[in-house]
Amino acid sequence: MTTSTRTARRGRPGHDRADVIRAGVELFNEQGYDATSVSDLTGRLGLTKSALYHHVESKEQILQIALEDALGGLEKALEDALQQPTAGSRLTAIIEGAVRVLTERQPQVTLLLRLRGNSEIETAALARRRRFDHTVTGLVREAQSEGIVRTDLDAGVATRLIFGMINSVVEWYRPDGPVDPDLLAGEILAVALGGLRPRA
Amino acid sequence: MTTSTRTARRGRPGHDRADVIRAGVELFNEQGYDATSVSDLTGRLGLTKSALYHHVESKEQILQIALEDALGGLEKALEDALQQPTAGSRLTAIIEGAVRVLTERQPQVTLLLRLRGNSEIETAALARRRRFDHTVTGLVREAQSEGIVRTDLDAGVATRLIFGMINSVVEWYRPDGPVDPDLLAGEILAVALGGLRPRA
DNA sequence: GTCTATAAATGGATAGAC
DNA sequence: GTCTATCCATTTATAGAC
Repeated sequence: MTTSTRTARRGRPGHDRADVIRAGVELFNEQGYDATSVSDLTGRLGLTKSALYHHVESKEQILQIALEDALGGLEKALEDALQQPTAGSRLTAIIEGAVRVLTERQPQVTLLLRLRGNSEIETAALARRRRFDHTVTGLVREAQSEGIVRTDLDAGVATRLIFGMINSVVEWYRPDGPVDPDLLAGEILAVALGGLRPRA
Repeated sequence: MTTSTRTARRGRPGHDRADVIRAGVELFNEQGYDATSVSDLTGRLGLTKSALYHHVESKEQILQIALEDALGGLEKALEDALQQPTAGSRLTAIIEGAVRVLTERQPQVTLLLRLRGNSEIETAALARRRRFDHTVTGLVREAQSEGIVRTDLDAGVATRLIFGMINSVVEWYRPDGPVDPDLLAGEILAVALGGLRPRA
């Protein structure tokens, strides 16, 4: 998925970088990045700190790689959505696309959404996220001027509410759970555009 | 608001417990609870660690007091909503009530929503929050069976989506910002029930 | 690829004087 | 109510052997 050599080392006991990153992201999501020590991580993996530092340069590098994965996915989804011909289809595409990225890369996106900006890496990621949000707000504003979205609501507020709904998915969605991701994308689109009230 | 003696000590330079808690909650929200050291907090307040520990027993006590404030407010709002006579008015009341608590106690609720369960205090607060969510899900299910809410959606998923939208308010709402809290409650209710699409 | 051992700094918290 | 000084556990990270 990320960069490591994809030769499945059968029978070999050793870990590789991908293992470390996977476990790290998992643990960061369970406990929070700052509450997770490198010892916690080595404990889960069953190796020592020195062995871990043989695979990654720092604890923060694990975060950085995950954030790149999350932001890359979201930016790609936005790029694709912008190819759509109409304001309505662009809006629909970015909502569906964002839900898809959120479910497919749930652990990485979760980290992104919980950032506080406590380091240069975090502030850089937050800046990219703001750029994404800003472009999406443009799509919503565009949809408003075409009469597709209600205008009694500021475009920024509308975007934040919709993405509040979308982003909250990372807090409860589980890939092996009962909720189908494709179905979920449709449900979120329906609730975002039509609300909870039954169709008239 | 919390417990401290409310005699405004004019002219006196010293801090009191309320100051410490206010500054602590503020800093926890900026940096995250775990990323915030007691030194960070004393630095902001302009006193030493010993002086700070004269006002509070521990770093975690600050968190605990804030969480009690947040949960108390939400539970009170739910209790009030349950007094309403119809399923529709109960659902409306808890949505409006939750938005009101979120805007009035934004810092405290923000802490609650970011908990990971890293201590007994955190897991206890998360249990209370789950109890709240569960009761609200009951209200949504009730509204579904009365035809007020669409039934092509699991009640749990619907609740999570709506509260995802509501809860996201803590991430951007500022009491001194341009968004009026009462207006916001109405907008969220309108989008939650009717969606982004303009009224037909 | 993993280990033992350790460095150097920072974490939360306390003792006791003023 | 605040201070200086300090304790001790834990933190991220490194050196160097196997």
